[in-house]
Amino acid sequence: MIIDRNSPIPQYFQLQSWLIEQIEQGLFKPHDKIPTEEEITQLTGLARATIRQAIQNLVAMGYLYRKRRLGTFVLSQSADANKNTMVGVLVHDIRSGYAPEFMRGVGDEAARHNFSIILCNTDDLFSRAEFHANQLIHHGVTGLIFMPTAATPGKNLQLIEKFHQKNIPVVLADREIPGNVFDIVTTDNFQGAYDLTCFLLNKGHRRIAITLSTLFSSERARLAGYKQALIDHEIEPASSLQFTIDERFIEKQYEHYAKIILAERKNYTAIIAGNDPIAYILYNTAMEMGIAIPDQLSLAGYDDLTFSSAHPMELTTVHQPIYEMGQESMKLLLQRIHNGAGAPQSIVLKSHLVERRSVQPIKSI
Amino acid sequence: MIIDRNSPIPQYFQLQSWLIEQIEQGLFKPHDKIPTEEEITQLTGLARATIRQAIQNLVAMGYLYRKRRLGTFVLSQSADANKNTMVGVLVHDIRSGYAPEFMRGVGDEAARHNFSIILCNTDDLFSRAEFHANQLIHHGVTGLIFMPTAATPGKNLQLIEKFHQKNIPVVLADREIPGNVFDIVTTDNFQGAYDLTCFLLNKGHRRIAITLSTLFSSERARLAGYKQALIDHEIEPASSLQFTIDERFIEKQYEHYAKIILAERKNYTAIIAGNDPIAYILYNTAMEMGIAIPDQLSLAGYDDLTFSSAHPMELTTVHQPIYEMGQESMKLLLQRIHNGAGAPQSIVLKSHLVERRSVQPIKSI
DNA sequence: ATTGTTTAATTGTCTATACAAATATACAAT
DNA sequence: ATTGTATATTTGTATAGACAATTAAACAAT
Repeated sequence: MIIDRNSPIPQYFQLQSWLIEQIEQGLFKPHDKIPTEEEITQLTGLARATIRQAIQNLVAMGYLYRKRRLGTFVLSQSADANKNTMVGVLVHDIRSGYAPEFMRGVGDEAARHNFSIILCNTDDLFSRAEFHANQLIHHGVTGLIFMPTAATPGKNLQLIEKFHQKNIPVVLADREIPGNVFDIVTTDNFQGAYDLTCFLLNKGHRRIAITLSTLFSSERARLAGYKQALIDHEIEPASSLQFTIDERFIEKQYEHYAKIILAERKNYTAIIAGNDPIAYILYNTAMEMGIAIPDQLSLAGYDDLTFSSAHPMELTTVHQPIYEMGQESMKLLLQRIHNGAGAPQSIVLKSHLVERRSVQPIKSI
Repeated sequence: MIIDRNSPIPQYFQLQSWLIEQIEQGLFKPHDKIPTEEEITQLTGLARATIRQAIQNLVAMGYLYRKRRLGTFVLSQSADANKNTMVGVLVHDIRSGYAPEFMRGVGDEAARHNFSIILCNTDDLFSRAEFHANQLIHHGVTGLIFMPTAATPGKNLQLIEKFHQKNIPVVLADREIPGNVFDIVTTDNFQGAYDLTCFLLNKGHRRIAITLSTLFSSERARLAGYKQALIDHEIEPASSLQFTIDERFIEKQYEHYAKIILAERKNYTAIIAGNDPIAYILYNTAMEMGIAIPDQLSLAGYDDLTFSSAHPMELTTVHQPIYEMGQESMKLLLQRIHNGAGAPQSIVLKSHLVERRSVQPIKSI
């Protein structure tokens, strides 16, 4: 029987559910005519008004359409057409670093599947991220790509939870949330920094400094790779050569810090910058201080931003496959959107060294 | 009387319209309780089922909400909540030139008004733009910010028409569509180039070359400004010093072209690049050819991209208020969304010269 | 102070019935 | 061949009435 008259579930609702089932199981196919109201009356014993209530709900939900004199029909893509093909992308600042390249990767992959992307700048502030999260949910996005903010893990989790509660899949990009496992696409920061450090060691450098921000998992992994490379070459990593900050990167402040770092340059022959923008600040500061790069000091970066290839310094750096990171993030997200949740996946993309001219070998070796 | 029983308009529909009117005129205010079904029965003489039909439609439309035992109430933002707060932004390539800065300006202004932006990369191809246009309309955006593609005016118009047919306002950014008047936000390219050329003239330069692409109105205006400045200084603009291309800007091709341009450098003492990226290509090519800038040749750009301030060349260029262009585009769009169409507005933002060190005065003067 | 019970108001569900409007189809008239 | 007309079918609109479920508020019991 289609209708259980003793059930507490309203009968119109039972009929509705039954009809949806028939459609989704393909028993009523797109453009098929479903039974007329009169026929359903006989099928179920319900009054016509009740049947109409059910049918009209389904029309509103996009399952059915009606034509006078002809009957009621199944809509082509049944409710799937109603499904949004928009995803949100929360980035730090579209202007900074590799964000444009990343967005382009996301955007291209999205377009290939007829999805659109909503761009949100968080300035790495939780409050902004939260604002945009609410907006995105209100817009009915079907997925989110999220670069965690510099806020505490708890706050980032809270934000993700908001989406998960609405069954909206989330893919993290670039940065992890410590102590938690989610779908994530990153580059191999540890290996990249390890390889870069080994490269410097092979060039004869023994006292290698590093400067970066420990705020993000990505840069922390680079620090770890740097240390491991030193240890594997039987060099004890000296904390005096690790110029780390645990704050947000702000250009003006870093210019000041760069002077302090370079003032101690007698203690090292090479320095690794946690990312390319920092490398450029170091370079400019070094120029001001009359330190020649690479003759007096070798400098390496990390990121290989697009304009790094155009810059006359010709920075030796680690190329991150940022476009691919965007693409893969979107691919993973689409998979979640279409196939539902599953065991969290972690995609790690390989980085590779780009040797240019900002590193010189130590001759005494 | 609320209901005209002789009208061919269904009575539930008449009631519906009446209720909407009350709400929109503010007679029923947000969170106000509207009369109960029983009361409306007495008010109108309609059967309760008819009244319910009207009310339930309004609930579906987002005008009302109901609470058992309590009554039916007006929703806070009545149907406005249903209104989408998404706008599309069609840019060339988010990675190139000032696009990130522009998007940020758009995004910040949008966020301030609780709007979100959908980012679309067109690669300056009409087919891509058309694809995204269809997507955006399908998503139900309430506005569009559009940087016209390099396609013919006709095709760009066709695209805009698509939005206008759906009553979706469109604001053009940066580039005009020749022979047509729309809402548009640009920078004063003519004046900027005029000022820049005057600056070079004041430094004693008389033979000033220029290289740019004539594909876009913005660069054509710069060319015009350059010519006018020369004429105003009683110098006949020589076509042999105008190295224009009418193709899309492609870095590799331009590197080749740069060599040809620089081979003729005996004919001029200064050169204006149509935009900063071209200036950097000229700079790098000049370096390769052993031409010292600014000692042997003065170079000026146009755009003042963010990394221009960090680049060691220290390019003298014209700063374009790109962030503001994004902001103003969004402001104008919001005005159209909220107040409807009107006489097309053209907002022209002032550019200003940024003097750095890539231009040297001619000593013989 | 908290918890349970009753009451009344209001919306929610459902039936039975009637006529209106639209429209595909068949057929007739021109 | 086109136009008009009738007909049957189906959804659309509308009514009257009944009972169910929910719940704010008042009241009672502990």
